[in-house]
Order: sequence, then C-alpha cells, then structure tokens
Amino acid sequence: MANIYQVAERAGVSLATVSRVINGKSKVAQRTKDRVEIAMQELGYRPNSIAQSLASATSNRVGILVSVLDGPFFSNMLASIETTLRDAGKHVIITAGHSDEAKEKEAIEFLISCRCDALILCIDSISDDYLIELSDRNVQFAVINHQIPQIAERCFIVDNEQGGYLATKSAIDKGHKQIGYISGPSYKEDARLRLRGHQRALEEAGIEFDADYVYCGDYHDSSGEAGFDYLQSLDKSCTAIVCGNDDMATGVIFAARRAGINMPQQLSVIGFDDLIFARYTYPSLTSVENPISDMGTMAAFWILQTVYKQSTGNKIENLFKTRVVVRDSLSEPIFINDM
Amino acid sequence: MANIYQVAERAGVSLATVSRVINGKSKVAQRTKDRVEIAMQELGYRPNSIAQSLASATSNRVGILVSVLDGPFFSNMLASIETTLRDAGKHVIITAGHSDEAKEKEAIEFLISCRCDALILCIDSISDDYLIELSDRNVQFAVINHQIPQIAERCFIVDNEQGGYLATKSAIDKGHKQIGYISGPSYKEDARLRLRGHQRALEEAGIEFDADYVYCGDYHDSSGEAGFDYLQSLDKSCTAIVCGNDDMATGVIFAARRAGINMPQQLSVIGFDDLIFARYTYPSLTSVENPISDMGTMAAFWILQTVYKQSTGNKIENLFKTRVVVRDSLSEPIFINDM
DNA sequence: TTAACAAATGTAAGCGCTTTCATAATAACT
DNA sequence: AGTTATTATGAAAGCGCTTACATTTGTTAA
Repeated sequence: MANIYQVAERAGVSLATVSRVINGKSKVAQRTKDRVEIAMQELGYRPNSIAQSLASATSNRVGILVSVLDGPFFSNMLASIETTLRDAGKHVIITAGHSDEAKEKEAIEFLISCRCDALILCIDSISDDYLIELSDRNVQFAVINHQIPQIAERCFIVDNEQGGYLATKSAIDKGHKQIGYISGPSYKEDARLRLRGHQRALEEAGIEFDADYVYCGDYHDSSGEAGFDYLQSLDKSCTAIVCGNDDMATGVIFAARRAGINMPQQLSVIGFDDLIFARYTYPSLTSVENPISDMGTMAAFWILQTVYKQSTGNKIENLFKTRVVVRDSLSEPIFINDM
Repeated sequence: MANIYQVAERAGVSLATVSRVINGKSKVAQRTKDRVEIAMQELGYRPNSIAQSLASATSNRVGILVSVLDGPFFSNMLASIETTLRDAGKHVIITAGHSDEAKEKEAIEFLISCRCDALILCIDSISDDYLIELSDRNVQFAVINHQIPQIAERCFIVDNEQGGYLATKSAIDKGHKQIGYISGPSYKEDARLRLRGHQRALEEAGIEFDADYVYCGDYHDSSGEAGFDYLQSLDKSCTAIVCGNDDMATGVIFAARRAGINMPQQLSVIGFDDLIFARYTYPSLTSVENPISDMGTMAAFWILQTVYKQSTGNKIENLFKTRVVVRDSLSEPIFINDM
C-alpha cells in the first residue's frame, strides 16, 4: 500500500504538504490540495494510522471495560458507543472484567498499556480509591453506573432512586397496597438506591414500610424464585412484587407460575432494566427502563469533548432519568374477600 | 512512561538487547536478561505497542465485522473471540455492518485501513466475488456462517441442514405427523439448508412433504405470527411448527396464545439458534443450538495459526454440528378424534 | 519598483520500537 | 597458545507519519 512519500512524489509536493491535507488543520492552497487529493485517489492511499499514532502521540483508541461482554445488558451500550466513536474516527478496544477486582484492574492496565487515549469503565468491584488514583495518574476515563463524588463530572449514572420510586409508584397507582420488594445485594449502591426509592413511594402514598416485605436477593433469577417463596410465606400475601432487576423478576414469574398463581390477576410483577427479554416473558414484563445505552453515548461524547477537544454540540448530562415501560405483568389487583 | 532507551541505559545495555528480551526470540545471556528485567520492573516499563506495530509491520489487531452489535446472537461470539485473542496478546476492533452491502464493504475497508492483520467476518449481504477478490488482495480473513467453496478452508459454518433435520426429527420422534415449517427468507443460504433438512427428516420418516405446509418468513417475529396464521388457515392444522429461527418461533408462540391454543398440548413449537431468551418464553422454547460462539473461537484459532504462526494446539474444524435443546414447547401431540 | 509582511511550502528531527549486519566476547578445537 | 566456530551484544537504518522551524512565494502599500 502506498505511503505518504509516494503521494508526495506523485503530486509534486513535499510530504509535509500531504500531511497537511490529510489533517486539514493548516492551510494549503486549493490548487495543491486538489493535486494531492488526486494523487491519493490514484494511489488508493490510506494514511497509516499506526504511524500517525506514533508520531502524534495519540492512539485514537478508546478502551471499554464491561463486566461481561455477552448478556443483553451491555451489548446495546457497546453498540452505541462503538457507533459514536467510530463516526469520530476512533477505535474501540473492548475488554471484560467479569466482576472480579483483580481482573478488572488487570483489564484497565491492559487498556492503558494499549495506549488508549481514554477509557470508559463499567466497573463492579473496583474501589473508588483506585479510580481516584487513576485520575491522579492522569488517565482519562469515564465511569458508567457508579457515582464517585470526587470525580463526579466523569461519572454517568442512572437515577436509581427515581427508578425504584417509579416502579413502586406504578404499582400503587394501580391500587396495590401490599407490595413486596426483592432487592439486589445491599453492598451494591444501585440496589440500595432502588430500595430507597421504593420506600419513598410507599411513604408518599401513606403505606407503612414493613421490612419483612423486603427480600434481599443477588440479582440472579434464582434469588427471584427464593424471594417469591419467602414473600408467599408471610401472613399477608402480596398483590405485587417489585424487583431490583429483570432477572429476579423472571425468577418470580417462574416461581409464581409453578405455584399456580395467575398473573397478573393474582400477582403483578415489576422489573428493572427493561432488558430485551422483558417482552418475551409471559406475561410480558413491566419494567423500569435503564438508559444504559444513552449513558454510553454520553460518555463517548464527553470523551470526544474533553479528551479530543472536539465539540460535538451535545450538552453533557451526568444523571439519567428512568421511565416505566408498562407491559402485561402489571394490572389492578383483585381483592378476594376474606381469605 | 519510560521508553526502551531508559531501560537500556539503566540496565547498561543497548536498546537492541532490551528489544531482544522483550520479544524473547533471540538469545540473551541470562545475566543480562536479569539486569534488563529488573530495570524494566523498576521503571514500570511497558513496551509501546504502537511503536512495536510500526517497526514490525504487524498491528496485532484483528478486525471483527458482525451485522449487529447489540442483540443476543453475536454477543456471545464476540465475547469468546475477544477472550481467545486477548489471551494471545491481540487487540480486537469490532464494527457493525447492519446487513447492508455498502455498509459492510465500508466496514471492511475501515478495518483494513486500521491495519488489521486479519479479519473475522460475519457477513449478510456481501457477494462471494467481493470476498474472493479480498482474498486475492491478500487480505487475511475468516468467514463465519457462510460457505464459499473457493476459500472453504477459511469458512466456519454450522451444519444448517443437519440442524433443520434434527429439529423436525425431534418432533417426529415425539409422534408428530402434521408438521408446519416457517422458513427464513429463501435468498439466504442457511434458510434453504434448514428447510432441506426438514424435508429430509420428513422423507426419512415416510411423511410426504407438502409445500403448502411451508411458510416463507423473514426471520423476524412478526413473520412467525403471520406464518402461524397461515398454517392455521389450512385444511389440516399442524400439531407442531418448526421454525427457521427463534425469533419466528417466538412470534408463533405469541400468535398461538392469542388464538387460545394451549402449548405444548395442542401445539409444539421448535426454534433454531437457542438464543438466550429461549428459556424465558412460555412455554420455554425447544431449539436447535447454534454453536456460533464455538465458531468464533475456532476462527480466532485459525487466525492465530495461519496469520500469526502460533500453534494453539487446536485442530481446525470448519463444520459445526448442532444439537436440539429440549424445553417445554415440545411434547407429544394430543390427537382429538374427529374435529 | 520595492520594502514589509502574510501565506504556502519545504526541511529535517523525532515518535519508540524491530531487525540486519557488524563486532566483540566466549567456547571449542588443534 | 593459536586458530576457528559460536554466541552475545551493539550500531544504525528504517517503519510512516507529525510538527517546529526555515525558506520560498505571493500580496499589499508606500
């Protein structure tokens, strides 16, 4: 493949001029520019991005760390990040951290050693301190789904409290009063915030919060099943169960069907994340939309503006609001007299 | 970050020697090697992969083209490719072609201009001729899910005919005789092969093939619904419907439930691909496993061996067999006398 | 016409490595 | 010890660009 010298020779200019027309920064006379462009055309020239990177000390690479590559949660986000960054001529290097602190750190170091200009991190297990240290080391990065006050401007998060609030409120609005809640693990900030939103919705509706009606799961469907069994065992059974995520909601639906419960007539179920399969469950799952892919795009914009000094014309928002996507799993409760 | 000169200076050797210990190819005396390694340690040195690429004319990049990044079909494959290649120290650049010929070509050219050493292509719309031309241009690439006789050794495909055969056979084995088939679009090779497998299974069981019981869909769930409606309108209604993929099978399940049909008692449904949501449908979907992620891994191995001359110790297989994953949507038919 | 300045282009030094070839050090022989 | 075959190391060119600086060309005003 042709290189810059050959283009320069063919166009009868020096290689510096060719470089100028490639980068379009400094001024080149229109006539010379045309000549160079024709020469590039004729030779099928493509700048060697590796040489460009070496010479300019900018790799045009952005590293992405997600906990898992497969699974529906991140793939939309990856897709939108990739599109945004590719349009800006950046390459994306994707790695998985598998929710393990050592692996996450290793992945970050890998991305740094790839000379990424910036990182987008969806971390699970890494401490805030490590990230703050990274930021002190002058590593450029954005964080998705995790709030760190010291570096808030580079954190992009969903309003989990609001999501939890909306989920429970949508049940209350339908007339539910006995509402169970299956939470994610309490060491996770998002799980705590969603639960807090749930409480606020109850409070606001004048329904007393009863900790017995909260089951603490682990975000996997099996704990949804366990949570359902637990909630069933209580004195007053719930007419609705709000879950910290869709996986657990699926577990609830499984277990409830196994128990011969009619949904949504006897039991409404609400999830969180609105994953792709929410529409495939039966009944199809009402869920709180998690705008993870918008957050990815925003993080990409932030990087383009902050790191690459490109003005994308987008206003940077750090906090994303949720909304409830209503499907069949939520309906008015049926009150059966005196059971 | 330290560079190779600083390491050389600290270790009291020339940079050539440092380069040798980095690459581990040529011999270096143990004593010098130790000194260099200590120096690298002390300086926290990491070779600059960009400079390495430029000097060695190997980018260590592998480009991946899939039709869509989101969606469950490719994400497993991406994950396994990424893992395999990263373990071998290669970077992965991922692009999406969106099932559009122009975009797919553009994506390929993008990957080439990224100086990828090799490509893994999951193409939808690009002609064989273009790929053969690519291969003549000496571009190294593997193709997944598409068979091109002239370059068969770099094509990794699933045995679609066998998959179609197994799907229908599993219905026949349960006692079904009236089996409808909803095919993917006939311009797609995989759709044709799956249908051919279906025919073979019927033949083998002595069931006469009736083209009326084949509906040609487009691989989307809406065409599953349409296919169901069509098959219902026929004289003899089917006790089982075999579908060219899971999306259409989902459509069948939706439409059948809307029509008040009990599954699987009155109707068995079989899909193809065994996507993640197959277990979330109700009834959960029996489906033919599509080992797409194994094919991805194999393509990665092939590249490591062929392009990078690393012996991975894996035997390269080009054809992948399928198996049926049995779930609730398949059962014995109930024959109702004289309806 | 020419001095004074701006705009366009060229020159050349890197960027941090790999790799060929030459040289120095060591080992293995008479 | 002297010669030759091996092995370890160093010197230097080059990968294809970017960019600071130098030089040339073009433009304008006196």
